[in-house]
Amino acid sequence: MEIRDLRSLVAVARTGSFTQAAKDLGYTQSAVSQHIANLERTVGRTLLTRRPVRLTEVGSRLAEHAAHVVLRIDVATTELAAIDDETAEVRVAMTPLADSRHIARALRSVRSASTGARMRMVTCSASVALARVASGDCDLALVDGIVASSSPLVLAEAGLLRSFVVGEEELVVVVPDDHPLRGDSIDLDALTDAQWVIAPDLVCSLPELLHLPPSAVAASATATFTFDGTDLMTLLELVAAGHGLALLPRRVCSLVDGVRTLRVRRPNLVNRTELLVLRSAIDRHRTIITALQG
Amino acid sequence: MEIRDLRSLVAVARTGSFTQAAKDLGYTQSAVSQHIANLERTVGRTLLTRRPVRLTEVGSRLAEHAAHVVLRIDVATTELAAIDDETAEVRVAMTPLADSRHIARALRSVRSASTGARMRMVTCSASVALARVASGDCDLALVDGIVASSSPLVLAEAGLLRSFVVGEEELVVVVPDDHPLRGDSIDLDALTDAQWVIAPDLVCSLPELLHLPPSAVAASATATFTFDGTDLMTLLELVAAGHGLALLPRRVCSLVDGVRTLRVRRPNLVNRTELLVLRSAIDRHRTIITALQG
DNA sequence: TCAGCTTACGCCGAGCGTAAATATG
DNA sequence: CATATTTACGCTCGGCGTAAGCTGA
Repeated sequence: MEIRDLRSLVAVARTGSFTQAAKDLGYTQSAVSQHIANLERTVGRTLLTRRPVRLTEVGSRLAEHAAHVVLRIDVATTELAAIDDETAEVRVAMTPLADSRHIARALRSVRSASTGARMRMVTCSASVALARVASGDCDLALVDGIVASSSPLVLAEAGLLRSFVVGEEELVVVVPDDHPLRGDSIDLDALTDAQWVIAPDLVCSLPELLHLPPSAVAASATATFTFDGTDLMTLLELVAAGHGLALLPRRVCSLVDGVRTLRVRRPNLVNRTELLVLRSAIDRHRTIITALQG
Repeated sequence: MEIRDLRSLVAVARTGSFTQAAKDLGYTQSAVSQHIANLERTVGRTLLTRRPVRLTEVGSRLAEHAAHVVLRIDVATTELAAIDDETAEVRVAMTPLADSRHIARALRSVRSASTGARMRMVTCSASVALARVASGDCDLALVDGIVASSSPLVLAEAGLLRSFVVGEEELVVVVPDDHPLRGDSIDLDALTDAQWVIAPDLVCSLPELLHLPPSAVAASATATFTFDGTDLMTLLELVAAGHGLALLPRRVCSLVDGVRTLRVRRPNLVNRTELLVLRSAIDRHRTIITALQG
């Protein structure tokens, strides 16, 4: 069982495609095919169905182990490479809707402490943010997600990463102005059959949120309007045009006309933003972390 | 960074020798040397001192990551190989002084439940027991160690293994009958300068116990009598002959004449025995586990 | 001096890419 | 029929063992 094979398994599982995985990893698609064949030969069982490409039960188990292994290898490499790295640049990977107000302020205080500090920030998906931090491509990840209050957002991954809660925000359902729903609040369970505008790159969908099985997630994804982008204004315009509803933190909903918001009555359901740091890099970024918590 | 290189690093770190690591892994010594050279080249720093072979600071960091990776790879392999494995044999790896009374009884109840059940038991060091369980060579590990009561014995390794406390036993200092120490109890701190018979394969030594730095451990190892064996009777005879003291659970001390025991006054210090199982194999061995806990 | 780690070197196998074959929807 | 994975094949590169070299106790 080789690391490159496990990397390919993780990539195929994530992308759902041999071809895309190969592109991500810088291989030809043929090579990825051989990697998976290697694993399936050593395990003696099918790890993935083809057409569509999906993990089998056994494949899921191995993929979980593989993800841990790959992450730890990346973290180890990053950690050892950072030992005598004196670059002062702070690089932050964040999900598009993560609450960046606090870190923006914290970075100001770093700038005033050391005048030459350079900074870089990039938005991406939560899993990409995690990978960027693990690989040393970024120092900090600021990710958000919908969770029951006080439950963990990301698996803090066996002591490799440490997470700090940056904030929790109220969730609202965004509806068009002319939507029949009245009142100023709503129970999510009443909306399972509603039409949704799903923006997987921007926020998790309702079926995922309610922990429905993958089949239901896939079904709802075809049944509703899917927006493959991270542009918040476009999403809200789609809602205003009546293509469906959206579930968002209230902070981001006042961008366009033609929509109104309903408070979510589901108790303890919030949009949490967390800061992720490699445990081995906590000292290096203590200034920012303490500024965030202060 | 390749798995075989990391395996070699772990083996060299454990054995303190390239040659021995190569034997353990089934390579030539030259190959292991190349593995370490690979790692040192990719990291760009020295991982091990030579003569004597010891981990550097950087090497320790990488070795810890490597141990996690290797363990998880082994566990994944074992887990997937066990999916359609219907052998009824129960294989237990245990440390020599682990309290086996309860598992012996638990295995009786398994035997009466299914008459054809085969069993195998082997004694080895705790780390070997862990490796045997991870590699699927054994199903259960029964390991003991001296700990403060209610603190964990083995790192339950990031969710890969689950541990069950089998029992905690009182610790005693074994002294020759004619030893000047009087009374029936003693404070361990009064014994740091005493002569000890150290049996690293049987029980951890006092300096290790008191969390002294490695230098102190090494120094004491040369200053006292070292017994490289697991034979309890021989150890007690060495104590009786005045070569030094030993720290043991009371249960095992009545084997020879010429020694007496002093209760350890250090509060909360016990010899704990734990059962380790792969999380993925808990269901398979539920009969034994429930019998142990009942 | 000698045990033990490193280096040189040649052979072999493994993995990659190209390209043709195959399968599925 | 189009798209995506598998298989065939050859080339290259990397890793292994053998054996010679080196070095510190």
